Amino acid sequence: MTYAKTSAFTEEQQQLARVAKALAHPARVAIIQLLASKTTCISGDIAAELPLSRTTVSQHLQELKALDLIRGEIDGLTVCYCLNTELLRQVHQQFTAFFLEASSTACAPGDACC
Amino acid sequence: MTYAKTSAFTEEQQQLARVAKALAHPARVAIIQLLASKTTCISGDIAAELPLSRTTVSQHLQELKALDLIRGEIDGLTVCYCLNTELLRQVHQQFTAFFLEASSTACAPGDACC
DNA sequence: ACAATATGACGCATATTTACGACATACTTC
DNA sequence: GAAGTATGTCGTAAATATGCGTCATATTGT
Repeated sequence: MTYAKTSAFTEEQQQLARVAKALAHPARVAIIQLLASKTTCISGDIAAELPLSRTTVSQHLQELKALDLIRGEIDGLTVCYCLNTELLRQVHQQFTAFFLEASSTACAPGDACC
Repeated sequence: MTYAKTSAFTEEQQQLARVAKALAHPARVAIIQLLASKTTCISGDIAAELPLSRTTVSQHLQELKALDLIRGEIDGLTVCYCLNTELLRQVHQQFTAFFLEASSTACAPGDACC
C-alpha cells in the first residue's frame, strides 16, 4: 500500500487489504495464536517461542500494533502484548462479509457468463 | 513465503498467511469483488475497470489463479475468469476459525496475565 | 551510582512485490 | 495467409518486506 494507485480503490478494499497484509506472514499469524492461547504475553517470551531473532519478532509485533490488532502495556521492565479482541471481531465480520459475497457469486465455472 | 524460515511454522499458519497475502492488495480484493458481482468475467473487461495497466492486472490475476482462488477458461480469443467458490468457502472457514480463536482469548488488556 | 536485563529504534543486506512497456503467442476474420 | 485482437510472458525499475546485529533507552536490583 501507499505504493499502489491506492486512492483509486475504495476505503473498504484498502482496509481489507491492510489487515490481510498483516496476516500475510506466518510469524504474525503465529504471534496472534500465541497471544490467544498463552496467559503470558510478554514480548521476550513470544520471541523465544518463534524461530526468529528477537529483533525480527519485535518488528512483527510493531506491525500488528500499528494496525491496533494488538496492544502493548509496559509493565516495568517487560512489555505485555494483548490482542485487541474488539477490533479482531470487527475485522472478522469484514472478512466474513467479503467471503460471503465472494462465495455466493453468480459467476461459477460452466455458467452462462463464461 | 519461501522467504521466511517458513518451515518452522505449521502448515496451517503458512496456509493462512498464503491466502492472506493473496488478499493483501486492494487490486486483488477488487478483482474478487468484481468477479462476484459481474456476469461478465473476461480478462480484458476486468482490466478496464481497474486503475492499473492491463499487464499489471493480468499479473494479479495470475497470483490469484496460482492459489486456485480463481480459474480461467479460454473461450476462443478471450479468457473468462471465475471464482472458485468451493475453495473460497473453505478459506472462509479457516479464517473464521482463526478469528474465533483470536477474539475469544483469555488474555485481554487489564487481565491478570498482563 | 552501577551492573544487569528487556525492549525498541536504526542501519544494512537480501528477497519479494508492484507496475508497466515491449514482445510472443494464439485465435478470429477477411 | 494476412491483419487485427486478446492475453500472457519477459525484462526491468522502483518500492517494500524480511531478517538480524548493534546501539540507545528505560527499569530493576545491588
